[in-house]
Amino acid sequence: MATIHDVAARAGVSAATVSRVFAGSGVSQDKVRVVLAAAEEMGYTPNRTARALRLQTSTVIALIVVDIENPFFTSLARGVEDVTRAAGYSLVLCNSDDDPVREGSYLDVAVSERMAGVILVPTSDRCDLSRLADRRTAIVTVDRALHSHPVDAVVVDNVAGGRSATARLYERGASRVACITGPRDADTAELRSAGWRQEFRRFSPTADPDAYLEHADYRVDGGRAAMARLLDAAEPPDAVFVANNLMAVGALAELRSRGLAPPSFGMAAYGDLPYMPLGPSGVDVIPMPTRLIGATAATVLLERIKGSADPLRTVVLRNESD
Amino acid sequence: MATIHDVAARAGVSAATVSRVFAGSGVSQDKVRVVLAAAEEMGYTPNRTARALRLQTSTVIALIVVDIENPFFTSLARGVEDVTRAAGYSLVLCNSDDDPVREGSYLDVAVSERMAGVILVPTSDRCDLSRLADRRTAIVTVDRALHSHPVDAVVVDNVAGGRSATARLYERGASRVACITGPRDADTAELRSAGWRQEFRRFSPTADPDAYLEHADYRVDGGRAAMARLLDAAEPPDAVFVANNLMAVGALAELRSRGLAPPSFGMAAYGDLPYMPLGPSGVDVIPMPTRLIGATAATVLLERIKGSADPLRTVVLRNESD
DNA sequence: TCGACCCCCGAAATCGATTTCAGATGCTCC
DNA sequence: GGAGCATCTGAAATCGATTTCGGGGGTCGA
Repeated sequence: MATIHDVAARAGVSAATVSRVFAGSGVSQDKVRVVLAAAEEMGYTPNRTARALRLQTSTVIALIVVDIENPFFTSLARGVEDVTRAAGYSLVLCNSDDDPVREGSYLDVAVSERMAGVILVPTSDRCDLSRLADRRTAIVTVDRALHSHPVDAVVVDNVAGGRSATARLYERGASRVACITGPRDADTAELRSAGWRQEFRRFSPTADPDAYLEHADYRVDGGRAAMARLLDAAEPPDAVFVANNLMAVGALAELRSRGLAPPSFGMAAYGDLPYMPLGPSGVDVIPMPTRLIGATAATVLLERIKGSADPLRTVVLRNESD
Repeated sequence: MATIHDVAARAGVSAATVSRVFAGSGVSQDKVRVVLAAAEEMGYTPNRTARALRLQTSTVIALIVVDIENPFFTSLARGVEDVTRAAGYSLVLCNSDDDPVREGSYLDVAVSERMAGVILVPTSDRCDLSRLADRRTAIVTVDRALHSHPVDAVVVDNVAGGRSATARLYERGASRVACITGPRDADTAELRSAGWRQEFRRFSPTADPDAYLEHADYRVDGGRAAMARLLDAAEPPDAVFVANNLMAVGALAELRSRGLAPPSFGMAAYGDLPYMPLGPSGVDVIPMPTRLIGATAATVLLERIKGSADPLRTVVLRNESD
């Protein structure tokens, strides 16, 4: 591999001049030409590792999601990659599986590689960002906000989404709308069920909300089990708001296995169900602007990397159908 | 950030000794203890950039897929990431969108970053790997093999899969099975349709295969349009083998829009349809061991990175249901 | 003609780790 | 006690780019 010194020797100039040619400043036209010609002939590609060492920062960004196989995160990742690639950055993909230990080791790698920034779906509110902060590495959280450590965040209006999904089910004639939400320590789960609770109180004032609220784990099987518990109750609901896409898939499977199905049994889901073209399912969907969330997070991150000192901000995107 | 010299100073040894402690060789117990203590106190994290520069190789691997939003590649990526993470490598995600230019610029970055290896879904047979080869960067192709430039590859038996899917449709009573395959320059498209052709000749000896073969672009809309063309023909088929998952989604949508649907109109698809639990669709699926393909490719790549000089190999995985 | 100034350019230091080479130390065995 | 050997340690070179600092040469105005 040709180095900057090889090119310099061939062009009859110093390495400093070659470096300046590529940085684009303060070199006479003559030398620019001869250097570019030499670089071309030798197939010179600057060594980004050396550059990163000298500059103390690389052009690599980490994206830490729960699981890339969840279509929500897939689409998010695509939005992030589109923006970072256009800006000349590489994207490192990390699956935390919601495990704080895994998340921590990915964060360590980000520090160790001197990455320029991190886009993070935090596993919990108490994830340790001190190492990143020491190095002033740019951080943006997505989907979930982080209260313990103030950073930029890009989220959706979960309460509004939960409210509108629930209201829609009541408007379509449901008399009692249950809710399947995520784990107690996930703030999205709490917010979405809070939105549901507001509408439930309004439309079913005599019923006890807690009897119609199930917590599950944001996964298919959890959604299915929660749906089963709701249906087995003494006074089962006639509609359900499910707080994420995977649990909705599970809930739908449970309903179908019992001969129930939307729209006769009402169902609304937070986030697109994957590949709905496969069949009109009668499920009311609160679509999330997933690619946009990713692209926005990447844009905010890149601004921080460029040195923006604006105050921290939380970007709240509206769900497309609110 | 503490450097190796800071730790050395604190421990009262030289940087060389600290380096050896972490490399794990030839240091007395006393010094090992004092060095580890010092490193711990100072929160020392080795700088991977410096390490990569010195060693002329990093612990980063590039994964270049067509589009991470296609569930086939998503699952593949997950398989790759599981294996590379366990081995201490980071994974850079690249979407080529089947564009050779994009692919080329990702390959340039891989060289420029001195990445340890590349796992590639090649956009075409004439993609330029010479730069990688110059640096002896390890390469494995997945899904599609590369004939122009011999490298390790992990693929599935596309002909067998096409054959078994087609045969199954005939066995279920279809009298004429059409085929929607991918672009002409994709070898998977040719192989899968070749499998279909064999069975078509056997079961429909009097019909012209070319009248029942459609080429599309491996995308949803292309599949839908191809299905429409088949149905609008003078003698439409009564079943169809679709060569990838996205086109199957499109074809299914077209069928449903015309009041047709599996299983009365037979359909078999190569590769899992995403989230089939959403409903029994009557589609015959040739499941692909997607995660395993990714994991296998990663394993082969890691062996090459470690220096294996075994002859090149093409791993052919069987489809799960063959 | 001389100073002031600007523009180009190269030598050398720098980033933080690894590794070679050579020196120091301690041990065994005659 | 001393030769021979193994073990441990540190100084210094190295990887390839960037950037500071200063020198050389040209222009301009007085």
